[in-house]
Amino acid sequence: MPSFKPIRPARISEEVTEQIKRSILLGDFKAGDRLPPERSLAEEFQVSRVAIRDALRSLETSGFLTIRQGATGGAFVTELTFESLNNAFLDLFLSDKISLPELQQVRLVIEPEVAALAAERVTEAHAQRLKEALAVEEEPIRSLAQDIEVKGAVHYILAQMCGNRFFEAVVRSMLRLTSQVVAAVQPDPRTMHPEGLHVPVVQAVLSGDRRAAAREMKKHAEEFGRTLLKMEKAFRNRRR
Amino acid sequence: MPSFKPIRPARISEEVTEQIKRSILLGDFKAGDRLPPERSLAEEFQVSRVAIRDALRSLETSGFLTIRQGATGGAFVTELTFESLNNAFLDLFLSDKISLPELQQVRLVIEPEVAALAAERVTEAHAQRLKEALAVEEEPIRSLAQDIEVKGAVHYILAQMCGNRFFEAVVRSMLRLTSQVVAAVQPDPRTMHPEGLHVPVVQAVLSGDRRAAAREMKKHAEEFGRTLLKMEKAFRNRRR
DNA sequence: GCAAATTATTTGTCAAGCTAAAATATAGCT
DNA sequence: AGCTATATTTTAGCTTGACAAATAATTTGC
Repeated sequence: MPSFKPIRPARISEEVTEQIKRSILLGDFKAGDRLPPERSLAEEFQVSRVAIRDALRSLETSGFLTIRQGATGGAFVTELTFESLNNAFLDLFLSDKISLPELQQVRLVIEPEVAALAAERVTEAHAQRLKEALAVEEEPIRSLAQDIEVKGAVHYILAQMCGNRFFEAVVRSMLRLTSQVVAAVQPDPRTMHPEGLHVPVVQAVLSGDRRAAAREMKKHAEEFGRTLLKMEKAFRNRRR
Repeated sequence: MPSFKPIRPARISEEVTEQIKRSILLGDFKAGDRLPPERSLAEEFQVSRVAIRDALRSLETSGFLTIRQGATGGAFVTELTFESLNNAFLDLFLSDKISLPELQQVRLVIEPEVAALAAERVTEAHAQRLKEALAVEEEPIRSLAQDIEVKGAVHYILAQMCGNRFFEAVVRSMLRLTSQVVAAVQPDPRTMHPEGLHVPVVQAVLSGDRRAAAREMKKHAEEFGRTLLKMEKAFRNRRR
């Protein structure tokens, strides 16, 4: 019985890509390590530099490598981050493959759970950060961009607290998308800034009551969702 | 006041990438359209073919293009799919950036909601597919690979039914990850095959009762989660 | 009319060299 | 000695020009 291998990697560069990728996943190269220079790799793989470059470029766009020019440059293995997930997300949204209502549906399920988990794992340091974030929200608004950032902070901190990196990634992606929509639509700051927006949520989380935290976050998410959905049409029509 | 543009795209190829990407997102090229051949692009952008190729390769790995060789070949714009999300996911898992317990936590939140949504949107055609899937589950097991596929079917159908493409994508990603774990660990088929595994879930969904659907799915997910977590250690130690 | 051979078009790959970036070593000056 | 400018080294980025390979359309031969 033969092995029936090839089929897909008709391209040499893909074969190279997969070998390097496997090598990284198996731990032959760890985060921070530098791959041999292109020319050495070309020699080792017995292919041209172009094929190597294609492979490295591909691995760079999927987040496994960062490539730097210069004397101490080269292809460095990077700790894989959720950035690629994030980007995939943003692209899908920009191509209308995910809609704001769908996103809102997701948020409504995930954010309360995140708040609940955060309530279970709150520490003194976390509490401090949350209180600071609330304090900053009370300061006068300087610019829309800054306002967006400030408003996201609580969600961001809770996501970090929840201890689930997937949830954290999703929340971050959604924050980024939301920012983009808000920044594009440029709404009246006051509709975006009810006083004490996040106070009940934070209080519930700090009390350590997971049910209360989930309840308050759900309320908040529903409210903000209504605001956001109003912006959708404006956003879709904009198209710079 | 100057515009302060460049900063990031130090590379020509990235500049090309971004221009083409923007062009696609703005709808200048629609799914199915073919970009001009590399040589024409090179002329138009006034750069070499290699720079163009680097850009096209990058866009291919992020899922915007598929490139085919030959007379009617070229770089074709593709409808962006959730495949890239899927891949990002798998990579994160393989690099230990997401753990099985975390995944299980996510599943426990998402799958019940998916079932609930499915219950609200069930149609005759859906009902038919679900019943077929249940029937297939009752047939004798032929191979592990096939068993995995059969067991995933119900989840897959529900995900399609739920009408939220993000949820669908997440469920699909998790199915794929689960398959990989199960396939690697090669557990005893009988532990994987309690009779009528999905019957209560499907019944609840078909009854149109969203609360019942969510409840049954949660029960099922918790049960399967226990099985899966038992496999985790075996999976992490395997490392082919 | 059909099959085989040819041609055209396009990406894939190669080779060799030059440019640009970035760190390091060296030289020259005060 | 200490600083600054210059040169060197190492690396990826880019260019050019050529050929290979895949694929479809066209022509040729029968």
